Amino acid sequence: MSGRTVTIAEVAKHAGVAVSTVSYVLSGKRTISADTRRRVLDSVQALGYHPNAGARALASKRSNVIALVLPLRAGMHVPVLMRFASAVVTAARRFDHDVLLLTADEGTAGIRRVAASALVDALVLMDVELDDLRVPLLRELPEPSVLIGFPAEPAGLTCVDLDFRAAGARCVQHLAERGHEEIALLGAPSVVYDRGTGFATRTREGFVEALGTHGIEGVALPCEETFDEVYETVRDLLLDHPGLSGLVVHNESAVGHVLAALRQLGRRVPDDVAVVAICPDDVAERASPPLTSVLIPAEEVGREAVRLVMDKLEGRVAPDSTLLPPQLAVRASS
Amino acid sequence: MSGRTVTIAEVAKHAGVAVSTVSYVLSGKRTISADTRRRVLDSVQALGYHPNAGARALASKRSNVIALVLPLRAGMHVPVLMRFASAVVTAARRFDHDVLLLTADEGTAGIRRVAASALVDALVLMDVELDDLRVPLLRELPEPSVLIGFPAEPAGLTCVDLDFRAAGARCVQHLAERGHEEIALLGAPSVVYDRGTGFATRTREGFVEALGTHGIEGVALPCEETFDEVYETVRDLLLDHPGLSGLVVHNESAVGHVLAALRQLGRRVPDDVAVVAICPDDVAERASPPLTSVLIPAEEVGREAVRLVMDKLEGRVAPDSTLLPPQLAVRASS
DNA sequence: GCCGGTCGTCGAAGCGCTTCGACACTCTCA
DNA sequence: TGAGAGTGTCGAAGCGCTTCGACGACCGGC
Repeated sequence: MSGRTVTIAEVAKHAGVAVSTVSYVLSGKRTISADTRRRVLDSVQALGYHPNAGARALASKRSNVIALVLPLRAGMHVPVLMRFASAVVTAARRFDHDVLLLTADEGTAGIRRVAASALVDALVLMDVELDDLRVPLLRELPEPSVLIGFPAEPAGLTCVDLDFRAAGARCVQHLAERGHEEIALLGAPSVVYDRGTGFATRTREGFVEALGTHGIEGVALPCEETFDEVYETVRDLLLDHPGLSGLVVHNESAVGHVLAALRQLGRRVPDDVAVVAICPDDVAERASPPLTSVLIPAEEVGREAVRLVMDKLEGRVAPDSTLLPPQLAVRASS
Repeated sequence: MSGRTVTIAEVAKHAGVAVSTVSYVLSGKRTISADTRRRVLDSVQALGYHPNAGARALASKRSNVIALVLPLRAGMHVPVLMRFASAVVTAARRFDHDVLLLTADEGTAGIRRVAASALVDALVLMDVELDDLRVPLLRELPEPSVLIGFPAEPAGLTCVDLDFRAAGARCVQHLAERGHEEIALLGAPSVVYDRGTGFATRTREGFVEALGTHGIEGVALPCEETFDEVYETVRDLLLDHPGLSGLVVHNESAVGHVLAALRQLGRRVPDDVAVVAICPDDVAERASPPLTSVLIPAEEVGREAVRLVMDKLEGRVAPDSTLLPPQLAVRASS
């Protein structure tokens, strides 16, 4: 409320105690009598005291800030990223931390900078590629970090993600159970596979493996994101595979186009072609018809990433790899 | 490179100068001889020195961090937000600042906290509503701030946005010039209008005013975002207005559905119905057919917001209101 | 009644940086 | 030639906080 900024010394004076006592009340690192605690807390309230972040960071060697590194590359599905980001911020606040947003255009220099300057205590990286430039840097950094996604060599790192391999397999299983004998996977744009992005590749692997397990036929194709390209892909797919009756779509931007293309090609969903998507719930629910889907648990992944990074900050050990099991929600499209 | 963290004192010793000299070399706030500067810079390089952010903030009363406040509400178009965010981060780095990401779930308390704790020097707020709870808080905060979007009473604030009123009018002008005499605006979902979000309302106002100017007929409707709802809206619109031949769509999520609905209703674009969108360029280009559009200049707005907030930080005066003029790109849909 | 142990509080020493005033020089120009 | 005006550099005083060691006060056990 006051115009000027309030310091801990003023709180101490107001409460009639030493500065260090105020600090201990606030941090809980030493026992303080109930009476003194009350007086200090009242003074904090009355004066509207907020500890100065810089001073606190300097003295305690903890900034209470974590970095969130977003690459923001082409072909990324942005709404999902945003939900991750939002989940990370919310989860970080639960641990009394704030989130510094870093994008890729500074390259690894940005990561090095915020770490070396003690601006952040730890890092959460999103959209990790199989062969990611940032990974070797992380290994040499003293600050703990957590990756959302998996690089090619995850040993010694801490990675979280949806288990995309299981998700791909789960979709096949679902379609097999429904009696489909020939199916296809429409995946990410080919540029994403070329870049070696893990989640796209792993979904495809799970899909292909499960075909064998269930003894059914199937192909896996990349899928671009404009209507015309999607239309062509779907049309050719149906021409080449007249017996095809099930589709797994792992591409959020394309899924609407796939449905539109099927409509235009005179195929009814799910009567002629069943569709299962791997996408956030709201996208699946908003489609017409609503899609059976494996949801991408952005909130859960974000929360988990923060939990892990906090564990590491506190010196607890974190597992190398955390794979969240896929959840299939059956809706009208299958 | 070294394991431990390097301090300014070590740089000073290495270069054979005083600590303050190193500081002045780095900040440029006093003249330093070319020779000394060289030696210091070499030592900085050799030791891999990065100033400690907390210490710097404490001593200089500047954290070199700005807050970016994202509400992340329902009905927001997320990809656009992300592009704003990314532009803000990039622009901030140009001014040697980092960006702290704040979401709304902490409410105004979060803003108050980061400001009072001197975690940030200034604030950039996105997705401002006509009647925004955060606005009164900003007025009493000593830290400078910039809004992306306009509240109902922008006097004394600094606001940046695309000139949506002009954008709405520009679309009408374009369709009028093409000879269309009855057109419609499909806008944001009704919840967005109900919330009083400025950009939706202002586009509609510009649209309606321009109808009069050009002496043509038109209606403005809200537009939901699922295919089925869009389909119904478009179908009813065409039924109620048989002479309608032009459509302005200001809803990124719905624009694909609008095109699909028109296809399904047997209307060709642009021969039967011309479509003009207000959306980011990539969405317009990716549609089928590619859409004539007024682009939403996310990068430019983000950059401008940062420029303004830096002006205010440096004590320069910033204009209350910055409206970026709309740019119409003519493509195949009109 | 004395000793060792908590418990609650205090004072002071930093954390690593910026910035102010001072000081030794070196130029000017009267 | 000496006052005055820069230059370039230094030392030291904080910035607001955390944390360490110290120290009374009070406790129970012998």
